[in-house]
Amino acid sequence: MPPATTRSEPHPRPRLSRPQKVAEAIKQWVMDEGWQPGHRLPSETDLMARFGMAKGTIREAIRLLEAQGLVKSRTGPGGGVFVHQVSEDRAAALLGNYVYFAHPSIDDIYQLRAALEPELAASLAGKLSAAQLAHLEKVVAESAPPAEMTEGARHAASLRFHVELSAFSENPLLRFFVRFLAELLSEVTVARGLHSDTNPELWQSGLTYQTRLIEALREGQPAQARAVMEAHMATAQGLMRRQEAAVTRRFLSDRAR
Amino acid sequence: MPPATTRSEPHPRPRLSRPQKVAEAIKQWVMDEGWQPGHRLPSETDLMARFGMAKGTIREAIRLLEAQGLVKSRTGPGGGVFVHQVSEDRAAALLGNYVYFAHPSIDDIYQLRAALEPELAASLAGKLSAAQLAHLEKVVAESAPPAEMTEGARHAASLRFHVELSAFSENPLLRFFVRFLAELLSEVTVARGLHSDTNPELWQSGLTYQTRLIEALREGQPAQARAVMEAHMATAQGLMRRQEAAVTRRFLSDRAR
DNA sequence: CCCAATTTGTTCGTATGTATC
DNA sequence: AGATACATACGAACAAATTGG
Repeated sequence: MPPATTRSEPHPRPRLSRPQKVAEAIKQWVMDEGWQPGHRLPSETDLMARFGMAKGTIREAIRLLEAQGLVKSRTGPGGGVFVHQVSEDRAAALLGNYVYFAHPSIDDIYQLRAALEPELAASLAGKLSAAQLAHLEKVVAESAPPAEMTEGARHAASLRFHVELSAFSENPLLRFFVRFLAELLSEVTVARGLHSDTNPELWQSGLTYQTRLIEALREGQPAQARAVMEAHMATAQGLMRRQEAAVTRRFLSDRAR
Repeated sequence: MPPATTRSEPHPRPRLSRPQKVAEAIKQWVMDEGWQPGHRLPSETDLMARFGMAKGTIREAIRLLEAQGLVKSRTGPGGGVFVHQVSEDRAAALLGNYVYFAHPSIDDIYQLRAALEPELAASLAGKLSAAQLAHLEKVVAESAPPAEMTEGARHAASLRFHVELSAFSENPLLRFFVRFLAELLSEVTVARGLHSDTNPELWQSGLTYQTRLIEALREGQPAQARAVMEAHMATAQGLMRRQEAAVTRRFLSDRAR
């Protein structure tokens, strides 16, 4: 028989605060009713009555949901609290908080990019419109201007190619992860001032890889596209690998609207 | 010259509420000071004085940070608001909110798993201790008991193998993504009741793959481990592909503490 | 066991800001 | 311009939880 204590739970169950309970209840309520982005929740006054709690408590609950990007408030008549689709930017910022403490190395980031970017490239081969391909070529061209660009600007331009490419994927998860990793890599290198000593080779080789990749995408050759991206990743990873492993990072700034 | 309007910002800048401003300021403060998990922030009273705002406003700001998993509050003497490391679970729950609206298909999830799980397997070959290998074998054994298991239980057990395996990775990002995708897949299949018609073949083949994988890991053969996992993923993806593409999902429940 | 101190948690009343009609 | 309907913010008080004496 169990000991004669009153605790029935092995884990003492964190005992949620009232705002936490209300936030969970509202979240569940939204799911149960199947409310979509744009739907207006009851007013604060209504929520006070429904939950039998004071305004402050209700407001704190709404802040909990707001921080997760799930709701948005507007003042004035016709205003209120509205269900809101969690944006990619918001999700990236929240995930960035986790990464801040996980402090991955440059190599850790490239290990994932090397696995995902080639898959992205292969899956897009033959799927892009002429306009989309032209857009990619424009991005490449813009990253190779006269020469008065700073190293950081070139790096940012190169990053942009990967971000724009990911945006064309039909797979929302692949889109999100590839973009997140590219921007994370950029942040990490900038935060440590590593992009200045990644010699121009990286940037130069990146341009030729990107050009060849666009060609493979246009021709509809998945294997070729995958191979080019794999080589691109391997080259970049090799050039970056000189840097030490442990990384201290900054919070991703909240670029969510 | 720019037009003679007063607006200097192209984007009207969402004008942050006071709690949002305070939350951002505290976040920046923590980063600037380099405060680590466990560090105590000033008391609510102190913060009221510092920011010149009312108690309610300060508390709402703290809720914004709490929802992100960045701080934790305790009452009583020695209590207060403490910097808190964002847990994997919390990060997964927050990312789950994004995925809820992105509603990826089963195929979308497998596309990522097929790219990441083999990389995970390869990177762990020859790196696991005897105890870790034994643990994996135990997990496999527990997922193949008499026969009175329900289909759902078998599915959960199979999932557990992938989660436990990911936990051994030194790469925090790979660890997080692989686990997130495995649990997401499980949620999606359960939510749609798809695991009942994924015939026992899947479960049976999974067992043999897992056994062969453990062997490759023990022998220290990355290529072999990668190949086994690739075949495992391809098989599972093929059996799942019969299901339709679009998927409606639930919020990941907050399993964060 | 109780009591006191400390800190977050919660309530209520009131006033202000903002957007719509 | 004014009335209306909302969220936003303030201030004072009280409640609950935790720690230590």
